[in-house]
Amino acid sequence: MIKIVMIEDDSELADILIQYLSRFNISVTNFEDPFLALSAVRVTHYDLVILDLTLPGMDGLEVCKELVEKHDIPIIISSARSDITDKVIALELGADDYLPKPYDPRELEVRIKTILRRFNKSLEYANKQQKEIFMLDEEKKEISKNSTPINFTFAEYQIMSLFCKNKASIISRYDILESMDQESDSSGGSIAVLINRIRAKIEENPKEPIHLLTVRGMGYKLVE
Amino acid sequence: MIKIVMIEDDSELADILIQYLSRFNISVTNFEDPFLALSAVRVTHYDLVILDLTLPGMDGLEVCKELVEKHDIPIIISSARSDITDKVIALELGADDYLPKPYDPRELEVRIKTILRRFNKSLEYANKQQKEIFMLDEEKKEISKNSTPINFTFAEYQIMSLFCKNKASIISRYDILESMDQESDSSGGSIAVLINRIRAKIEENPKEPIHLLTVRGMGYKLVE
DNA sequence: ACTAGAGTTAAAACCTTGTTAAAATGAGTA
DNA sequence: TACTCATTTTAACAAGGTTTTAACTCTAGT
Repeated sequence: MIKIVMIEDDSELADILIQYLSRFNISVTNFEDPFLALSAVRVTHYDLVILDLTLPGMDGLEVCKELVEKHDIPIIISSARSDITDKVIALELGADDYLPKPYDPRELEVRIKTILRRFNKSLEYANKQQKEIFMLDEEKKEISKNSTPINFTFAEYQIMSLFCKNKASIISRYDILESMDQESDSSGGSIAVLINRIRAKIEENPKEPIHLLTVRGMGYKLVE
Repeated sequence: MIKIVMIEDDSELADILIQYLSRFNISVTNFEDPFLALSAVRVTHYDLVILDLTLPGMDGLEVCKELVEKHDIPIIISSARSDITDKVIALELGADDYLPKPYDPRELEVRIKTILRRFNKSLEYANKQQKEIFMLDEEKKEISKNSTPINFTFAEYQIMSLFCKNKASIISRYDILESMDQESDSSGGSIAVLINRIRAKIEENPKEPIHLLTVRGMGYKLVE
């Protein structure tokens, strides 16, 4: 079910469109007053706005601006004015489409779907990116948690990068020593100290780690 | 720079559009042959396709279908046919916009930007966050912080410009010496002094730098 | 000769990291 | 459950290294 807000003072036209769109499982709520519409958008989630530019009380472009600034919601402008400058202004302001009246409801319907298709795709993409909690940037020699970089010392960085490259697999203290290729360090105790210090940096509550877990008798593993 | 493929057999129109769009830092490559266009898209990255529906040799809608299926690239249909069923079909097929000919190039330009804005939403958003604090003007040999120029001495300027060109990446003392190409200076200690003096100029609190950070054992990096 | 910029030096401040030892934890067993 | 033993965590420390900073020198331009 697609939920849409419409801001249109011609209630006859509004009714026709609501009727028509309801056939395609699109529910439309119309507001004749743009202020009411804005507060509705603030409170409830809507998928899209259909905005008439010639409104009573408030310039339609102002509404558009407000929506773009405060909300990340697609906007279709529906306007009686069809000259090019209006179009340009509205689209540059952040509207997603501009339909000059009169238009065929079928066109409105298909343009709604087109815009939402694109909108959801980019959301999906944005979400996909955010999956990884720990990210290793070998160029910058930087590891970030939830895309904020964490200050590791060099030894810590070496260990963490090993974990990042082998997420969720168990790495023994010995493997860690190996990977650090420094001849230094003999006892394994010092690894524990490093692990401890890393935990202090990446865990909310270092006493009960949820990311850098110890596997008794085997080593450690990083999970996200 | 926005890179666009155009598929348009009216080469006169194509030229006009290419001309016009180039003014806005949009580079357009036109193909009269849709097959050539498709293989170009396969090989090179383009940001958007402008597709004429009335093509020789292949139905424009077929091209559209192919693009939608094989590539995740925004498509603007440009067509002499302006009846509603064509629009509906094209948009339902996966096109992002439909411009009936003749149209004002300004409308094309602004619709390109509108679609790319939505398409890149996540990217753009990420970029918006980090407005550039430090800006290097190589013409004027001037570096400004938050658009107020800072007085650097020549040596300081050289170092800062290196950092500005490589934001967020680590630069070693050695690299800095290299970049200054002066045979002078042997010990690395003097770099530290310069860094120190730069910090005095750009940091709120030079004792706790937040922009020009030292990466122990590696060098320094500039972050914004 | 004076000044501002740039390099040098050395002490001080600071950070990193391995070491140790004690405390805490976990697993197995009676 | 209570006990023991091995493993792991944690805090504190010391050694070593790196970085900062201030004071000094040198140079070039005015």
